[in-house]
Amino acid sequence: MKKYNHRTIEKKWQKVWTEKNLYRTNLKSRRKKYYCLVEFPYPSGEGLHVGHIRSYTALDVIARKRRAEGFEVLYPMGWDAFGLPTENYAIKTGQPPAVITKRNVNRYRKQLQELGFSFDWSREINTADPNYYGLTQWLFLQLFKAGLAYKAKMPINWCPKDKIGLANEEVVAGCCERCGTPVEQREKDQWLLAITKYADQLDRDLDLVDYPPPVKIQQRNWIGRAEGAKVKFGNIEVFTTRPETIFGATFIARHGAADRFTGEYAINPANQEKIPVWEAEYVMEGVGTGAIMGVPTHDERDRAFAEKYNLPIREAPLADEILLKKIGARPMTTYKLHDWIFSRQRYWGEPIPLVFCEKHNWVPVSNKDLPVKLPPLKKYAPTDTGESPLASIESWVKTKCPLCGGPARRETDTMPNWAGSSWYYLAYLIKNLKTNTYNLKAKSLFKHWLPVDWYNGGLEHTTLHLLYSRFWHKALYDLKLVPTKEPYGKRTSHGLVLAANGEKMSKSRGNVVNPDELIRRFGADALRLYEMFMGPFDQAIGWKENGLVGARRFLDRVWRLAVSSKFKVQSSKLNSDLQFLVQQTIKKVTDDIEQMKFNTAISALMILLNHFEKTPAIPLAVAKTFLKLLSPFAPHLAEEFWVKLSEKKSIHLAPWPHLIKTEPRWAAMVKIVVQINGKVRDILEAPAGLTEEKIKNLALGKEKIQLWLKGKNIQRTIIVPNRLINIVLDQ
RNA sequence: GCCGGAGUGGUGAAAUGGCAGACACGCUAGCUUUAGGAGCUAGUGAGCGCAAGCUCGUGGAGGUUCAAGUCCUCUCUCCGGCACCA
Repeated sequence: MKKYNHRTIEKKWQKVWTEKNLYRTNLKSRRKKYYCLVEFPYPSGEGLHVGHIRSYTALDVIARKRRAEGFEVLYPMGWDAFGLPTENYAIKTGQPPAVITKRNVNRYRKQLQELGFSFDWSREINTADPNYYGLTQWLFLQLFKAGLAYKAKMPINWCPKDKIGLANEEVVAGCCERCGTPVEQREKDQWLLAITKYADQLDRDLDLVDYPPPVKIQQRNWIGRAEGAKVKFGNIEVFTTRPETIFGATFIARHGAADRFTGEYAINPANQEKIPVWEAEYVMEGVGTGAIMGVPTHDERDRAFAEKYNLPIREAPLADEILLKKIGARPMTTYKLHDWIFSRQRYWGEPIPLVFCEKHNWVPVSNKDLPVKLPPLKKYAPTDTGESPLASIESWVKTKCPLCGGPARRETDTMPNWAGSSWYYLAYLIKNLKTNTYNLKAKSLFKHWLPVDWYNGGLEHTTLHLLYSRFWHKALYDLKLVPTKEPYGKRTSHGLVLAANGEKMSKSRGNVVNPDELIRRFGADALRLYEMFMGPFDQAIGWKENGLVGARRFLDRVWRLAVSSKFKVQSSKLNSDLQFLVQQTIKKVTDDIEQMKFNTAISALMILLNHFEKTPAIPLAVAKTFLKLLSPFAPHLAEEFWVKLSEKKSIHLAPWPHLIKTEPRWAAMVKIVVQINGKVRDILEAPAGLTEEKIKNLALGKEKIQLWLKGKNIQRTIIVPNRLINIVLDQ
């Protein structure tokens, strides 16, 4: 072959890998396990985004490295298939959401397979599959039975033009995302999940996991733990984080639609002073005890309020612990976190598996009737009442109470799109999602495979999916359904891939990059390589096609080198410079992959290739090392040449290269920087490990240095062995 | 306002307190009959200089240090998150 034909190579190896089940995980393997997870995509009509590829390639690199290190690796993929765009498309076209989803999933799967990811496709899941959502419903019922799901009147976002209830995500700047009409609030009975019961654990257990500090901070801020005290001012109880400022309290305030004096007074227990009770806009409902003590000298908002309404402002001594105890101040902790509204008045989601019976109130559907399947519809548009379209199918709504057999009506709301993704990392471990597995028989596998070792996903999910699934997991832990307190041991995040001008890629802006076309023109290996090389992994970055051209150029050069005669040399004699560089490269690539510094790992491979091109012969062992280090990034091309080096097994089954541990003779010479007053004046080449005295003599012996020293006195010299000497002169 | 993160060439960026700009992209010049978005060689932070070389240079102002992109203080700008949470 004369030219690097990526299409032939990539197709060929993808077929071979699939036929040989190369990436099939043996969940019962005795080897050490490693569970790599990436956020599974929502199969939208737009197809795969180059941002998905960034995340999936990164963990593909990690997964491949772990396999080479001897781990049994699970790297699964699936579809987060319930969601609004699909439903909206169904409303517009009349096509059933299930049909649309199937088409989109097929497209996504094909795209992912063409990228050569090492997913175990035998474990593919789909949250909209009845077998899957049957378990989602069953798990919901476990939460319900544990008292974690309840119904309450809550405001929903209502678009008066579309006559439709909107999810928070669909409200943009107070207006309907679809038509731009200002959104109204309507009261509706909604299911809520009591995530606040886990607020404390969700905060505290962040200490148990390896998340990037900003992610932990953002979750902690969202949970908003605040420690303080509640104190009784007569029959009004206030919450404060600064109880010691109680002598400065000159009024009491609770929430009101407008600022006004209530006419009531309360007694400050610290000094028996009679102080007025106000209603104030700035006091929030449902926080703490619902009332605050106004201390104008210690709180800016209290001060502003006092100034506005001519309330007293006075400095006062701080109260001590003993006094606070005496007046009955009791410790209290509050959280900003609210319970999770879990109802959606929508069709394309998991039906909430509860029925309402006059005698028994809300009753869970029995296991044998799970899953509660979504009934087929003619029209997917919501009804005039703002209820789910399911409410319009009277024959479906009418049912019997599982307890008494009396007449009952089904809940017609569905679950939010966060439901299926709250437990999907467990689903990959369940062999068969059929309806008879509702006892979660996979427990022994859970014990072996949990927690997920490394989970990569978007920062935008920090306070949504990531928090929700931690909550579900903790609830399931308390129900003894999972063996660990936390679902994910390590979490990392990729930066967004933006359009070239730094804008977000979107269909409406028309700046979306199509991966299919890129794979066709440049190849999957080049695309993968570029996405890893484009910049620091955790940083947002603009798409530059020229960068992709550069990645392709690198692979072209690998190709030319590998088909040249100098790649096949069976030499036992190693050039010491080359050997040194190879060792350096192994170290750099190995370390950098662990830290997700893929850009510098690849640059190390580029440096090695540059060196190869200037080297007359590349020994077989070095060639193999190079291909192995390249293989996580460009799996197809690496495999192609691995086989040409008469290897019988796949490169992806070969062990990771190791460093030579003995003191290398090829590192005998080092470059030592010679500075004068901190400025570089010369560079010495010297044997490694010289004494300070010898380095100094060598430096002082250099002509250039002597010129600088003329007529000056050496005040001191600083020597860093093998690196640097700084000669400090009198001024 | 509060909480995070980031400011380095024309661009993406590198740099355990120890040679700032590795590795790429782009550009310039040259070579190569060069069907291609090709390849090879050299150059490419700014200023001065024929050159050797010198000076300046990591948003800004100070500081610590023999030595600062890196540590400390203050400050400006941009990006992300939160929104009166007592």
